[in-house]
Amino acid sequence: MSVGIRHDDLRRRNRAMVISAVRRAGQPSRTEIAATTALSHSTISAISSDLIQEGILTEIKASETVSMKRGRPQVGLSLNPEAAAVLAVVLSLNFLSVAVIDYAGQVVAEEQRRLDTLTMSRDELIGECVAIVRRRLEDPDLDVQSVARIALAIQGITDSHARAMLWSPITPQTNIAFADILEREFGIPAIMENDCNMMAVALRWRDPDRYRDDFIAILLSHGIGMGLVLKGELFTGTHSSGGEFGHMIHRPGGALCRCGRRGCVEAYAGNYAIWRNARQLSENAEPVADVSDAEMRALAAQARQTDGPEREAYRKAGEALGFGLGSLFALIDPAPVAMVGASAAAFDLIEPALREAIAQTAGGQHSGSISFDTEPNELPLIREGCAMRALSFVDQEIFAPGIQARAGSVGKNVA
Amino acid sequence: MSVGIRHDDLRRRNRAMVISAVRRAGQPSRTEIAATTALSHSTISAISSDLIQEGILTEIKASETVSMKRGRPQVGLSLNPEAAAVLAVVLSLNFLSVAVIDYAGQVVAEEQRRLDTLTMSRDELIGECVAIVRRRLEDPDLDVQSVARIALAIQGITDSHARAMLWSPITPQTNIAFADILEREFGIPAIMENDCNMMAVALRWRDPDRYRDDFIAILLSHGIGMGLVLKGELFTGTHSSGGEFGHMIHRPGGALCRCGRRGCVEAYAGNYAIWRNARQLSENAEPVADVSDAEMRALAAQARQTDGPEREAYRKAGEALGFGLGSLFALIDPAPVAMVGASAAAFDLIEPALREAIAQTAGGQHSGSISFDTEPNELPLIREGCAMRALSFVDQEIFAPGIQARAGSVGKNVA
DNA sequence: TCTATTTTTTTCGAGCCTCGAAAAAATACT
DNA sequence: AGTATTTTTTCGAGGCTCGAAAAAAATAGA
Repeated sequence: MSVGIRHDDLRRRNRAMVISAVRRAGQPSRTEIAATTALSHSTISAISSDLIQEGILTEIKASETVSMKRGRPQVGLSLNPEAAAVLAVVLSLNFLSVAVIDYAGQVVAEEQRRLDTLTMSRDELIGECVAIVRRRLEDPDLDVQSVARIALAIQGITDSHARAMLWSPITPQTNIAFADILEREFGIPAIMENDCNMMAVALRWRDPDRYRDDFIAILLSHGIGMGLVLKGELFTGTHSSGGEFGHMIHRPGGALCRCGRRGCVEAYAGNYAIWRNARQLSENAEPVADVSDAEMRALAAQARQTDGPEREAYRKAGEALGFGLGSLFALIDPAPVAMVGASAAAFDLIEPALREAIAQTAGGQHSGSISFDTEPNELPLIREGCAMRALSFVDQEIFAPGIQARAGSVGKNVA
Repeated sequence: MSVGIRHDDLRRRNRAMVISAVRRAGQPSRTEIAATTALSHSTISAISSDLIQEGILTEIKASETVSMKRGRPQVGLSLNPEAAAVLAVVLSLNFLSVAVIDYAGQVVAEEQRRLDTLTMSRDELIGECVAIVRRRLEDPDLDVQSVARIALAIQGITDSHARAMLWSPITPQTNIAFADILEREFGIPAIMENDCNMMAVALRWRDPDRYRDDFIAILLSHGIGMGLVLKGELFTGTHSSGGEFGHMIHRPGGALCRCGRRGCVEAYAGNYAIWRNARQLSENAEPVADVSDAEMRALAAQARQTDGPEREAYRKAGEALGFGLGSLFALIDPAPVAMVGASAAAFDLIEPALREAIAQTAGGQHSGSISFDTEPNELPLIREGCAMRALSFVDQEIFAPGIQARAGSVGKNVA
């Protein structure tokens, strides 16, 4: 049951408000913050002076701003990059990357590695993740003290508490509690997130005008993933990261899916499915482990050139995605969609059949208003989402409570 | 963007907390409220004495409780039934009902009417609703002053702001802003809700142990509806009431649905679909307008007796519901399900195929833990949900802000 | 150059709110 | 009747936000 609001919560919440206003706006003045938060100028003044004293915010040099206006010039506030740092780790098929991001959101260091995730043992997989994090933390340029959070995104299903990977297509291993492992290893709070959810988080930061309260990010890749934001909140399942759009049923008893079941959307629209149909193999043919981006590009080129099995394969993919989206729209109503991933570059081949299918569904009522955007490069998006998630945690959970709340009641405000 | 918390919000929220604790617990003592809200005894004491003085809560006579314990006996607090009243109006196929409910949740008056909703004009439909409400409000036994809210539930799609019916199977009319109409007519705040959503709200109140944070209520009736609670919140679409489970696509291009499209779950599992399949009509046959409960019972009886087309019809219904639920579970993960409505009495015929279908889907991973409950009578549930929704509004929007906030700053607390 | 004007930011006192401790109240036990 | 126990109220302290006024810092104009 929800809990009453205590008096100290008030300050904490309003501090969080101010911090997130600065994170969103970049360099807002105190007056602007007062306007967006609807708090009084006095309150904003008090809170921001605390935050500056604690080294969380900094004032922008007056000389850097040209006012052009009469009156006392506004002083911009910005996040102090040195206030903290976070690590964003992204684990996907045969690929592991880590980035160190400062409190202002800038990447200050990164490292990438190719792995053979499909054949690695459980311990090897964990070992690689731990090792890549350790190497970053041991970087002499980095003040390890300030690393406040590690966020790890993985292609696959995670649990709803953001602690563990439950299942993933990139490895036969299951139930790896990456968050707990990293936390134990380094003593830094860690979370484990689903890659598509992080894409959605990133899209919201990148283009808040288009991706605000309700939108869908679909990853078109070897498999099909989805990140969903509803009413401004990231949607997750009751037990897991949820939103397994790729495993909604398109045709009961239909094509064989990588997950072992039949008729999933992914079994028609995943790269392996497009490849399988383009090669005119049986729907029962075992899904191949990987199709290279180059090969997919060749398929798409061929499909654009002649009306052969390649074009039909993309048509089937569009149909599956369309009926899947139609069913999804029946539940949540239509919302803007971002198509992300290499196959988003072939969206021209997918879109006609997709729209035709949607038009045959309940969601198709507003099919005119449904708009698609494409973004072929998922990796930067996932990393960005990870970073923002970790930074938001630092904002809300570490800096918003304030020194006194964090340290118990060791000392009052610095005089 | 979210707004900062002001000082007066604090009291409002904590008052709301206390009121809802009393509504949930029935007759909690101040000590119990302090425990569930995590507020201090002093705060609870102050707030509850205000609420009693304002006539929102009442103390229970000490003589009515047997303490058996040492120490000062607890004094139970309860909602004052006379603090307010609400109207719950339910409009379904050929049927209109209204109930007057006091602030403590007891039905104090009701009226029901048979109508021919399918053939009525727009004005007739509106007129009947207005008239039935007017008759209740003109009841001399009722203190009209105290009617604080009207909640109207309809079988069909409503908009996400709870103002209007957008589309309904019970009438050819569309876009009727019932909430605005009633509000204008009687000067009482009104809301328009989806019937299945109200079922879900009611289930949560009836059995909070089973239906707490995540669950699904499915209406098996002429059509198929769903109410969904996720993370303790009623799920709605981005534009409409959403959750149109019945119009998720079961088989692309499949059986003709009442909505005019093809392959919807409802086109296999709605009463008209079961009837159509049992009569061995074509899947393209126009859905009949209504099948009587008696006729459905006869079909079910026949299906139980011999393995003929009737049994096959129920099997197909189960399969459609199963694959639909499977797709839903792919998105939200499994959750307890309540099957509501007359056809829930035939769930024994539906369940085997349903479970078999779910097992073939991504949601089937935990298929053992998926449990179904049946409740054949939807009407009381819908009315109960309506009433609770209206009462919650009174709690949160009228009583929580308090007299001074409501009346501007006309007077301070009564001395 | 100096003064008036404008806008931003800080300061200060007032008014609430919650909290903890202690007191008061109301019952059962001995 | 007196004591122990539990619930509820009272009271002062400490925080927080707010509005008004003051201070600060620039531009515009004379």
